[in-house]
Amino acid sequence: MEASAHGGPPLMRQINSAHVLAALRGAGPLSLSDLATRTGLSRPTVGQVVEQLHAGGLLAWVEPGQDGLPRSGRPARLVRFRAEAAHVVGIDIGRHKALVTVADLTGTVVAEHREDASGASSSADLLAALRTAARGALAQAGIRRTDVASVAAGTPGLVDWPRGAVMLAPGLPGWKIELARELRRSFRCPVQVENDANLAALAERRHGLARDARTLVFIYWGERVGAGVLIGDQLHRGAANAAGEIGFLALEEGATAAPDHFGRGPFERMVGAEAIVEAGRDAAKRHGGLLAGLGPDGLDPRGAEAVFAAAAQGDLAAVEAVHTIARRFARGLAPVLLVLDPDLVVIGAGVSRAGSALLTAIRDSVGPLTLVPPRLELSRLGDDAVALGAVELALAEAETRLLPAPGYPA
Amino acid sequence: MEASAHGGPPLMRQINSAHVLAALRGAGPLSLSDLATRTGLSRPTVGQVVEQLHAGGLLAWVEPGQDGLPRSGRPARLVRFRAEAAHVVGIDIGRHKALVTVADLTGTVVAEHREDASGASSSADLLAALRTAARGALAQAGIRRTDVASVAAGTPGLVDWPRGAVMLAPGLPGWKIELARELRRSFRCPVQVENDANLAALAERRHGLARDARTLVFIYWGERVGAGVLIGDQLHRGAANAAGEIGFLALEEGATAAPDHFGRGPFERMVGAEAIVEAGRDAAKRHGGLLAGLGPDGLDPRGAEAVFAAAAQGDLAAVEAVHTIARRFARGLAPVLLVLDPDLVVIGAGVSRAGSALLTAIRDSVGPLTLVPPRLELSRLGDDAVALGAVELALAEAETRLLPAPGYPA
DNA sequence: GAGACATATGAAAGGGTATTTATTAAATAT
DNA sequence: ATATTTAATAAATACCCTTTCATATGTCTC
Repeated sequence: MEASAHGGPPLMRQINSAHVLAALRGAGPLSLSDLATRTGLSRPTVGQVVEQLHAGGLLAWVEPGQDGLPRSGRPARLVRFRAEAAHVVGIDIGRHKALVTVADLTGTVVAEHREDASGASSSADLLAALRTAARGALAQAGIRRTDVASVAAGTPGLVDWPRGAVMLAPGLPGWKIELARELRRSFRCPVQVENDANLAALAERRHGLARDARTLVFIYWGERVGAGVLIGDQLHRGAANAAGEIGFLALEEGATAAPDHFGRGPFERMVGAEAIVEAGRDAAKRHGGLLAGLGPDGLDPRGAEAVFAAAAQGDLAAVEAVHTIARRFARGLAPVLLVLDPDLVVIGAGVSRAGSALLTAIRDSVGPLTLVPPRLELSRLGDDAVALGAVELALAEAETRLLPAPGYPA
Repeated sequence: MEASAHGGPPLMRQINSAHVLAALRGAGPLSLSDLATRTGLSRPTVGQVVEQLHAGGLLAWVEPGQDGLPRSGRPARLVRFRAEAAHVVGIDIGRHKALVTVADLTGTVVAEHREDASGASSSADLLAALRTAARGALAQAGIRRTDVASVAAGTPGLVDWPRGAVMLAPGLPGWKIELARELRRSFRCPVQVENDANLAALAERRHGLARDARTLVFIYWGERVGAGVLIGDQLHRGAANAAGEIGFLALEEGATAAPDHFGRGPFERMVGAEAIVEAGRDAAKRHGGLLAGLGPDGLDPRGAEAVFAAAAQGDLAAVEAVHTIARRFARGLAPVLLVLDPDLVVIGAGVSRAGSALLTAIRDSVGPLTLVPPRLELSRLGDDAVALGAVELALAEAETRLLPAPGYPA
């Protein structure tokens, strides 16, 4: 007895409820007549659906109020989506921090708590920071843990979705844990764990420039490099949840994908934050300039920012370094473009603060390597991308359960 | 007024009709009770649906006949899908041939006509061969052009889907035409034109080893090299219908994607049929052996077959050539695997006859270049893959129109 | 300020679908 | 020949959507 798509008239009601809900969540408060024209349903039907959803707590009546143009005729009752009917939690847990975001059912962030974890040396430390951040965010939002409808978390590394175990997380020592199980001990609701680049792609689709892109590639470019692939409205995870792992591209003849001691792949070693600093230092040796003092503490991602900042000021060495990095990056980006032909490529994480100089350099370098020049942009979501994407994933999960299930009450 | 998914009870009927039809097309003749249990619908509902579909000509009653085990109880009436209710046409048009396939609504091929076009020097010649092949196939199938429900054609090059114009077809001089418009002059039904590698991927999903693969990459490997990407049940075409154009991968440092005088990309020049012959000739120069007499007429794809055949016999030079080609191919395959992480990669077209030696050599070479070893197979569909895929595409289109549309008769 | 107009709401009727339950029909097994 | 088993038919019930008509409640005009 599968819960297939067939069924009686109640299925009809569920479909139409979803339509009404979608129309209402997109726009602000609407009258029943507005809803009728927007959904294509008849007014009586909309009335019934709204009544049902109202009883379920998903809708609320709102006083007309003189909020708009005074129309003639009997004023309509307005109904709005009760975004506060439930909340979801989006988590971004990385090497240095734990970020917990609480959002309502429209995806609006209502609370956020960032916990620094640069001192963490074990997964237990990291989990402790996560718990602190979660407590803080929930308190700020004024809700209890049991009120959370769905949770999603983003983490670096390969994740066994949907099980939620971190299979391979180079860079985080001891982070090979059953993260989902840990989270389920705190939350009494569905928990998902995903690769961070994938989640950032989701966020970009919702908040960023990718709203009308059918195929979107988000490239997480910081210390590590990875890609999230979004096709239609669906994340492309691949057979082993390893899709988009371009950090392990081995472009040089004779190179292999084997990770180094820090767990980084060959492409990450070529264009990651450390490589950017290295390129800057290298160019400064020849040309001098602002980057001459760039010390060996280049592991700090802010070192890369210094290179981009100097390039923006016209420093010769820095400009050369940026071009070197852009050329290398283009060689890894080109295969992605040829294989997927995406509508848009968004570059995020640390390097997203690089500015337009890097972007144009990449465009120049990648142009001759592809058939059609791609749309290429820098993310504007900053450090929140992963957590916002986690909210999106949790939201999508919650929505599948919020609609009243079809079936005869008898 | 969009023809959205909402609607009244008639939509319900359409959904359930589709379920009944699917169940019936998958298995042989079934009784109404069988259909009820398989679809989860009630028997009376199935009765109504079947009656309606029968009136539409899509179903036929079949005499019980002593075809099975004698069951007790009243014998059930059996109903079957009328595959002969309509026919679709799948076309493979390439540089040297025109292949037209006629299939019924289950996708079973009922006629096939291959027209040699090695002497064709213009698009007019090629179209003439196509028309001859089409006439022959339709005559063999015993149907008229006006009886065809849907047509799909596969061609090399970039295709502007869904418009059906060939935008860029290096290798076929003068083939930059509005192929779909040409075909529409012959057929009074929907016509689709697609990239040949994409269609071969569809065929592999239906007939080949990929039936349970969620993500499938078909690699067309002959004189030209291209990939078709199938995700879920959907072709991934990309923003400019340029997805999978891996023939233009520029792997060497300093190389560009620019096509040569024959319109071939850099990766095609490295591993295409001609490169295989070249590698064989090169190795024979050093080692001698069976390939010593390999003349300069290496443009013939059968030259590549000679290399593989010699390698199968243990010829030293040929084995070395195969390994050289496998190493090069692996370098282009690895990015595809890292980006998409497919369940299965199928290698088709000319090289699919290479045998297992090439396959294991590729596996060995690509292993160190990826994170998870891929499933890699040779196609077993031979020359029919593209035409069979075209049938699949035409079928999918036809099916959307065969179901009785919902809506009140009033 | 009273009436006309415009829009929203509500109730009732009509048609379409699906399910459950009961009844009848047609085979085989005892 | 009767019982059993399974299939088809029919009736009853419930749900859903739409159309149509009547009613309510504002604004605008005179």
